Amino acid sequence: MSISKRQQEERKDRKEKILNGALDVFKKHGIENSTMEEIALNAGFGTATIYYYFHSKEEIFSEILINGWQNLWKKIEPIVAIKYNSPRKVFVDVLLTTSKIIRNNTSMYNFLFNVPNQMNFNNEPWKKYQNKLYQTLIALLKESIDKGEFPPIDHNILFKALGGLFMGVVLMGNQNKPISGVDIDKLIEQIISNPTEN
Amino acid sequence: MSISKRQQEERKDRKEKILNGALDVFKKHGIENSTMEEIALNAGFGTATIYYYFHSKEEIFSEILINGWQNLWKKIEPIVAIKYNSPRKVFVDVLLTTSKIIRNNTSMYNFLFNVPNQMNFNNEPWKKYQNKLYQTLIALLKESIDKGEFPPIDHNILFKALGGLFMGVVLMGNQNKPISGVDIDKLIEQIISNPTEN
DNA sequence: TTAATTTTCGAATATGTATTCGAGAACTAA
DNA sequence: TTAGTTCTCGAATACATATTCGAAAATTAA
Repeated sequence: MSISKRQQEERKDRKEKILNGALDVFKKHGIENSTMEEIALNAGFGTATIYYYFHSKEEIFSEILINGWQNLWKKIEPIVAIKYNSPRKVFVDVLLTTSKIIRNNTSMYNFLFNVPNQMNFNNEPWKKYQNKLYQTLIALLKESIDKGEFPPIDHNILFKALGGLFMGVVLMGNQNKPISGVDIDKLIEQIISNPTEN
Repeated sequence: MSISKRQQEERKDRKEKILNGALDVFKKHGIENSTMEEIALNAGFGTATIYYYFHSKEEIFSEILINGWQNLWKKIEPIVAIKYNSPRKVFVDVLLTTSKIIRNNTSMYNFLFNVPNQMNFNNEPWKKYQNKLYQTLIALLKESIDKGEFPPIDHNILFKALGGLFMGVVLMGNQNKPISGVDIDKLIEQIISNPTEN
């Protein structure tokens, strides 16, 4: 006799609970300083129970990353798919949408964007989605620049700059008060929507 | 009889050698995954010898951070001290100078700007210098905005944006080819030197 | 040359923590 | 009620690595 549907779902819920708890713990202590014990306690389980649901600590963080990137890409893809807009508009749309998504779950995406650099997990299936997003943005930028919709700067440089800007605006919460969504939209639009002519 | 001057210097040289080696190791493995053994080997010493020169692993990384921030601030301070320029010009000068300094030792400053978020060392004397730099920049921005030299955006937001932009341009080396210094200067000047009017 | 001092290091120690074990509790379906 | 299955967990294990120890090599100054 196989497992019932309800049981399946409960199991999934428990996995999710662990995942969410793990993210909390990570936020508090950083990855390496997060112990399985705290992750377990945080989710309301004993330490060993975690291993009933996940093979390892690495798997936990890996799943968080996969979910995050997959999610993000799922929401971005449709915007890119619309072909009748100018690449510049699509590009801006993607950024604005992304900023909204990110703002809905800042700490998750902060994790998403920063963790990879810190950790060296061997197998990283989430990179597939990350690459899709990055490649899309770069391609759009290149096209826009070719069409003269953006100042004629090397598209890789511009991508880095905008990426940095974006991170800074949306994620760098280490100074003073958090910044409001309206402000962000305004700022992004101001800076990327008005190409400086030269 | 106290230690000779030459001995003093040799000791200092050895400390420096260890510090540099440690930075290398960190770059390769990330902080937490760097072992004292590798740090020692990298500097050409046995593991235990490191403890003759430093109390702990923490002290090693702490000294790297202090040196870096102190150094940066030492070069920025004179620019800020010049009072007869407009705050906007000073601000831009500071950024341009900083970018040059950073480019001279990218990996060191990459470490400087990113590590603090990853680690939780208890006592952090380097923050003094970091704060000086940040406070200065924010104050300059505020002044500039008040004078209408920058678009009227909340100075904290603008600071974050520029900070992010800056990081992105100078440090985010994870994509494709590295970017040239000339390009960076051009880009920075383009984006921050031409306030968008609205 | 020699005694004191500084420097070096391999091996032991201590500790933290990821993962596994073994047993048992809770649930399921009959 | 019961046998099977799923779920839970405290305690043991394994291992990595920061730090200390104790001895000895190298250097210094007389």
